[in-house]
Amino acid sequence: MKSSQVTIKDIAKALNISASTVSRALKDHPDISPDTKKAVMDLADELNYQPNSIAQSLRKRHTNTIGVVIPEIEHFFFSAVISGIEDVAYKAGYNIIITQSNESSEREKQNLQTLFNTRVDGVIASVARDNVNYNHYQNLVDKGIALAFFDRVADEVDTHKVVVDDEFGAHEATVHLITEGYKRIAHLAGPANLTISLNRMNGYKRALNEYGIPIKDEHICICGEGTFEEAETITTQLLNSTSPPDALFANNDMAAYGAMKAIKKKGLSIPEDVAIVGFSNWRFASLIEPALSSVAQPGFEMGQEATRLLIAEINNQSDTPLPSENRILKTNLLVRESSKK
Amino acid sequence: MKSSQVTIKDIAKALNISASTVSRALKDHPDISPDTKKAVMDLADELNYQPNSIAQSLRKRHTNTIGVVIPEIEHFFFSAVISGIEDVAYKAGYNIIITQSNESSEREKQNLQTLFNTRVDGVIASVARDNVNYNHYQNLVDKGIALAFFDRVADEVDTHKVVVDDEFGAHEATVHLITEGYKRIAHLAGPANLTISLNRMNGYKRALNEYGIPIKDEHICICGEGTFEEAETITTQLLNSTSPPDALFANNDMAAYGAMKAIKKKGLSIPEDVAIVGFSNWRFASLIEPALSSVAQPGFEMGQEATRLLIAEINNQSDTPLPSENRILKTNLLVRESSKK
DNA sequence: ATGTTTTATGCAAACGTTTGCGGTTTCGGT
DNA sequence: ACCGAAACCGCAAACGTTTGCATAAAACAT
Repeated sequence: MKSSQVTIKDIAKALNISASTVSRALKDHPDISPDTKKAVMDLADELNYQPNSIAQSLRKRHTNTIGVVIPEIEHFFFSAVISGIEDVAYKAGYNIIITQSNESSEREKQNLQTLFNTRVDGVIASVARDNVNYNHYQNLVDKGIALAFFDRVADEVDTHKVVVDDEFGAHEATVHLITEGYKRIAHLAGPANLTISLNRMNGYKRALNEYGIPIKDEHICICGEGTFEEAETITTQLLNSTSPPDALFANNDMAAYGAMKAIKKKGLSIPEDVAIVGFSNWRFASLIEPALSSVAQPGFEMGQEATRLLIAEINNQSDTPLPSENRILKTNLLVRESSKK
Repeated sequence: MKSSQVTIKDIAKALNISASTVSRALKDHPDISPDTKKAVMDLADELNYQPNSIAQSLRKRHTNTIGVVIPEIEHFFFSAVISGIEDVAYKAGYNIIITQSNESSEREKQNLQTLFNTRVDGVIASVARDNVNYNHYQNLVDKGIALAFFDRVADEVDTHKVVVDDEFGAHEATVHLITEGYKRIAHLAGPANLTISLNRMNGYKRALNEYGIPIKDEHICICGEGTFEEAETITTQLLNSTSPPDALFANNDMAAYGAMKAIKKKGLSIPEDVAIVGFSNWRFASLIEPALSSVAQPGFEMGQEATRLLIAEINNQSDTPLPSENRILKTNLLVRESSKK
């Protein structure tokens, strides 16, 4: 970058006034006379003056920037969240800088570091899968920068959180299967160290309990990787077992998809022989055949809400943080062909 | 943010030396004695000193930040690109700040504006659909900031570009249909003002020409919106016309999906009665039934390559820009069930 | 001893803004 | 004429770094 970018000083010099006057004129400060105001305004956009945000940030001690750290960008749910973040951030005049952890807590740590270095006003995060402690997040709030978690939260750090009511969604999905008449409902669970997996499993269990259906351990299978191949082989085993299920509630849609493949390969039909409900309502859920029932998570809204919370905290002038909000967004069960008898 | 963040001055004061010495010590400058070096290093990480990137940026006149403007984050292809960008940017020590235009050139303009204001070192962009001119991009390079386009490029601005070989991909897809034995191949085209749409159409036409198949105007239908509903109704019309096609090449997978719906509704089977090939290889393409053949675009790689080009330009010290690179990435035809007889 | 180089450090300006405070000038009121 | 208050503007410091230059002390060479 060679080209000289025009500064306040240039305008000042050209008009033979001081930089302070230019600065004030530019922001319509009452101390400045209409004449000089007009003069600098005119010159400013003749020269196409653009304020240097870096200098402003340094001086004003805030950057109007919020940092985002997520496990992986390339994932529909997260990109929906980002979009929601961008939406309210943009309207509030904030920039967002994105980092991804690739599910590594080490990388996450570094990201937090550089975000701090660039002095973001706040960060919005969803934690990596392999975290064992959350000191790096705690450090951040200790240094006085605002923090909001979404979806995958760190329970132990006291800050704003917005999650979806996984337990509720799982419960609703399971109840739906029960009331459709299915009796032997299995669960393809997610990795056990993630709160969301547990919550979904709990919702599943609660529903069974409420309807007096015994919970069978062999009907709860953990799909740790999250690939559909994994779910497919697990489902195949399940179908070949001594107590094959007549319905499946999956921890996510990819697992559900794998299960569907297994079911079809075995020559069974969906939903007549085996029904299935997924979780997250990925883009493809409505497109496959039969269309997959799924519990929709409001990703976009989550991003919005997290950002609103964060910005409120950023705007909080007092030196005690706002009381931590814990927003729980409702899921939305979308019943499609895969689960109605 | 109340908490005082430790600065170089704090360290200087504590050690009774000057800020300049601290600064130099921190970066292992040879002028500084080992003793004082050790002293400041020790104190620095005892106090957990973190350099203020804002101040550094202001002083060094670059931010180590690259701006990204894309039509919409919430789209598999773009999120793949972002991921690629993040990948090489991270390794090169750059932050990325993301903006989305939502396909509005007005918003795009604003985004460019704020990116310039935050003095990003360069921007990577894919243009919005409704652009009529690209002055805002030209202004950017005139101001001396590096620019690289990907996928949807502005031909008239002379800068680095990385695109996929749409013409090639479309040609390959069409040839594939021809060699499978299909004779009456229609094309669901994209909006005419986008170069990529034209290139794909041209590839389609070239293939027909090469095989001596006449090009029929009524077999080229523009799907401007990009929704599958649109493609569905258009395909229905096509199938009911006097010269119904026996194969379709669609400008993108969503259109292809709509076409598939139309075909099925009419009671025809895929690929026996009508074959279909899409473009972009969206996530769902392999999951629907029949699995949709599609021309895969290397999104991640595009992001990587664009970023490499951009960083090279940023590092270019001379005041004449590097010669504009024009990288053309090959597509990859994925033949699935929807198109093999 | 003197002169010369080396080593280690500090001064101060600069990056582009913002802002408290003080200083002129102008003007209306008496 | 004089006073007080507006009205308008500039000085300078500050935000946290970096860096050219000067300088002081120490080491070395004569």
